[in-house]
Amino acid sequence: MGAAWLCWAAMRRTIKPPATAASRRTVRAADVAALAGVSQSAVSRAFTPGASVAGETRARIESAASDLGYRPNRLARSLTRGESRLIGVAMGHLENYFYPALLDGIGQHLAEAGYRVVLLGVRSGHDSEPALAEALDYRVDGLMLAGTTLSSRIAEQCANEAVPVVLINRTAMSDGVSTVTGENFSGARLIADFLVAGGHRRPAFVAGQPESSTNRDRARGFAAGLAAHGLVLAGNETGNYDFDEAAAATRRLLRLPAPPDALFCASDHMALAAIEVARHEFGRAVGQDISVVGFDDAGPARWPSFALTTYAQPAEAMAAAAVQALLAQIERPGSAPVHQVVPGRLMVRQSARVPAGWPKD
Amino acid sequence: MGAAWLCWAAMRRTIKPPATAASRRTVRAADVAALAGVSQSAVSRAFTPGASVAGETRARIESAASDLGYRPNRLARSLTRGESRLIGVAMGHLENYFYPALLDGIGQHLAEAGYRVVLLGVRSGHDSEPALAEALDYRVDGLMLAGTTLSSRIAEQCANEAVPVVLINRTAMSDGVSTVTGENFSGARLIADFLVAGGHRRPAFVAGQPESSTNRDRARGFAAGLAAHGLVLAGNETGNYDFDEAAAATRRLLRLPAPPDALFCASDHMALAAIEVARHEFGRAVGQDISVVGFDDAGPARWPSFALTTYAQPAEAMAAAAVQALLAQIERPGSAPVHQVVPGRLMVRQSARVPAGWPKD
DNA sequence: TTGAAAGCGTTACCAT
DNA sequence: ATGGTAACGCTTTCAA
Repeated sequence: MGAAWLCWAAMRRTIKPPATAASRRTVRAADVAALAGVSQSAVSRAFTPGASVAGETRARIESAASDLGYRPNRLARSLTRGESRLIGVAMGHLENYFYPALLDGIGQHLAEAGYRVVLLGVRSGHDSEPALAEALDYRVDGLMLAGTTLSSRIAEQCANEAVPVVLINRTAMSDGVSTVTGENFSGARLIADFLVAGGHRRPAFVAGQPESSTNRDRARGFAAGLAAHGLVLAGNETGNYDFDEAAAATRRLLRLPAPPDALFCASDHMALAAIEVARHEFGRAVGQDISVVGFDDAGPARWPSFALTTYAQPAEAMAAAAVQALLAQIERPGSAPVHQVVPGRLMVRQSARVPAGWPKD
Repeated sequence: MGAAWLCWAAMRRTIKPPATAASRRTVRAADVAALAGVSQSAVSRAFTPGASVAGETRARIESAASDLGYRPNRLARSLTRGESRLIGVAMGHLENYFYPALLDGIGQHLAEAGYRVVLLGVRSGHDSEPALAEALDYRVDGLMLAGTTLSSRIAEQCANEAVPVVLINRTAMSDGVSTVTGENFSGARLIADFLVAGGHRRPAFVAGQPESSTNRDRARGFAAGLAAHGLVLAGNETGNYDFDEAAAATRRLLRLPAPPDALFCASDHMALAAIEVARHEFGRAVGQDISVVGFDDAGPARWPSFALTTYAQPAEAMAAAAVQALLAQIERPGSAPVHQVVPGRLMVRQSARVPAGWPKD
């Protein structure tokens, strides 16, 4: 019979090219049922963990299934169950190492919980709405946005359709969504303390995207920290979280009549650009002539050539927290969104002068 | 009537908590049809590009749809159409900047063609089979694997179910799959020429995963190039495409009684590790005391602190080629797989001594 | 152009 | 434990 089927399939293929994809013969539960001599429902049960099917029946079904190479169609399953087990993940800034690391963690944790990631590339500059809307069409069970913001239109859609959303590295104006962030304000304030304690008197800020909550909080924390010591910003240029723009911002700062003696960059990615410019275009010895501090503790920050002092945002922990928050809302629909702050710490390396007596760790 | 519906929906929600997700009221095409006073088929047509529906009818439908906030359910559509418009993308090595860049390009091109990416994280070490099998369950229209290999079991599955596969940065033993690679052999051979012309006499190789086709081709190309000049490898250690392992490999090489005067690393990611070790642990002036060459031209290679001489594998072009190959096979089922080699070029920077008279570009 | 109806491959309820 | 059957939300003939 298997042979007959094969023959029939072969005929079909040679006789006429399959027009609609639907006509492409695929093995369904009914086929398995027929071969195993049971009902189609039984097959369904055999593939449903924790079902009610006799051991002997299950064996016959499984054997038939593997003979036929049967795999349950998850699209159909999703349709009836009303859950796709798909999570839409929108990510900007893939060129900033923090984000791939985050994505990796998210994928990992989601996979463990039986969910798959539908990646929504977000071109900075381009509108993310179409991509998110399409994700909704796929009936994703949840949405995760990292380093991007949620338009209120989409937020409304999600609320309507009861699709939970968690924002990573951003906070929302529209409530109802969960958020996971690092210690933006307090981390930046601590960096100010650190720089002032190190004897710096002309600290400047290289900003990320000005409209992002992350940048705003880091800017405020830094300013607050300086103010506590009676200092103000000696410069403030935006790098838009972009390498080249951060390099340009650094150039502007270092060309100032009275250039800064320290640079706090709103992300490691930008801090690396700042180091490159300071070192190779202005001949500064980073850590001596000028101090550079970042935020994230992403990949290259640890490499000896940079030895970047930075406030850590543990990507893995943030991924775990975000997944946990999302799953909680999926499992208990209507539960209140959570706002989680993942603790980090100041990684003291050599890109900034270390204050005498600063606690080693 | 809209108001009445709203009221009814509200009642339903308050009366009893939705038990199964299926009971969660969602607006379907039939609802739109009812409101617009047309058949459900008409609604379907109105949302099918290039359909057959009168202008006035379409207007009524669209208005009803937007009143109700209707969006066609792509899961259901996929089920009937027999195509999911989902592509499974398996990626290893997300910590190597080449891969996020590739992923970005893939997502971009796929989105333009109306496909979405289902990301299959591949933990190196872990088995990728379960993830790929699950992707197949979702009835992905195609599979793309980058920096990972395809087990023959999965390859067989894909062949059976007529799911096209394209491998990026790997070639396959199992035929029937398309491949996209860089100029592994010739690029590596050119690097050998370059190093020999630069006066190096003790070149060593830092290998990637020994079983990968990419590593094998680069190793062979390098060896062939050296042989042409009567040289042999002065060292050969594996870094498994991993930063830390590449650092360890470099240490072993530089501790040799007669250490190499040049290092060719099978990826930029490893080359960066090699530079860090040579520079910061052995005090070598990279580009003078020792030459380091990589392969990829990924992100940090361009940064002045590394100025890595490397053979470029343009991620964007490879992504485009891969998407094109995949779509070709999806659109013309049964068409022969293609094997594309994306041309790159030697990026001459300062991490390796430049031979006198070597053509500038 | 439009509507009725038959799928698409599952799951879940209800009897048996 | 098992089978029959009605959804799930859509697309696509086929007639009208």
